[in-house]
Amino acid sequence: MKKTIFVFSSLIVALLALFQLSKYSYTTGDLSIEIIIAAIAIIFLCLGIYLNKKSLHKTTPITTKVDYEKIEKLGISKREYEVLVEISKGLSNREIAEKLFVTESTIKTHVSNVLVKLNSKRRTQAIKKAKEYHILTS
Amino acid sequence: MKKTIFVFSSLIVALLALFQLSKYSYTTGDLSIEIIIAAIAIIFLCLGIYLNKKSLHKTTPITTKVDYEKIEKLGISKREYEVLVEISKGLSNREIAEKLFVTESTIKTHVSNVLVKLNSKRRTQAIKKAKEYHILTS
DNA sequence: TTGACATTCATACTAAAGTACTAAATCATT
DNA sequence: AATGATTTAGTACTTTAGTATGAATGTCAA
Repeated sequence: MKKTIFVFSSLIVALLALFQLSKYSYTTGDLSIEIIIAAIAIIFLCLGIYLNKKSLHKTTPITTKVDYEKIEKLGISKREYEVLVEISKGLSNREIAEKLFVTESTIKTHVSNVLVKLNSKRRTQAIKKAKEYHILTS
Repeated sequence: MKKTIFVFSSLIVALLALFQLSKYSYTTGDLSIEIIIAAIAIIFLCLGIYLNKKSLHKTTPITTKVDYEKIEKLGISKREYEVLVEISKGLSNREIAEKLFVTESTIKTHVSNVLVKLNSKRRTQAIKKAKEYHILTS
């Protein structure tokens, strides 16, 4: 909000400056009106893009970020989270084991722990809940 | 892409028209330069907002809609899709069976068919692929 | 250094998921 | 009325997932 006010203020100043410049050039003929108009057009085009980007980011976050605090709150460890990520990619326990260079048995342990911590009965349910908690990017 | 070209073209025309108008007013003094500049500023502000909204919608659709054509393309039937939706909600075969008032055996058949059609080995992989295909809302 | 966790792995088991068929009833379409 | 696709359901089987339990190792802070 502070930034928006700042941007607006500085643009009003810039606009006034251009008005003065246009008046000055009107009398002296140093700068052509076309150039001034073009400059104003470009400035306001950029302003429109900037303002729109701001508002869109606020209403609908485009890049859904991972809520790491929530992961901690749920007591999910670093390794358990790694496993959860691989689960959401559709990998089997064996495939995850190969990817993380551990045995399938270890993965099973991690998966069981994750299921308890996400209060889920199945890995599919865990995926769904993890996305609801913003632990996984959908 | 066609729309973008059209919008750009029409705006270049509008810009040229304004240029001519500014020249006209310069000689006759009917319209003040300030008003013309203000008009240009407003037009390009709106243009910036419009273009940005367009581009953002294209790169990252805010309301992810279901691509029903893709479902057809993949040969997934109505019932199979229903099962797929329930899978993504984290339900087990038995739970899906109860929800859809059929036997678990039937659900297994549907699941198997969906897995083949989505070229997946597991239901978790099917969920991932379905979301990539915009068949399921993430 | 002792305790609390995290990570690893194992065994043994149960439950669920998935495959590969077969087959019958339904339903829309030509 | 015949055809093809859908939906349903079954059996028998293999594979994967998940539980329960115990135990070894490593880490890190109190």
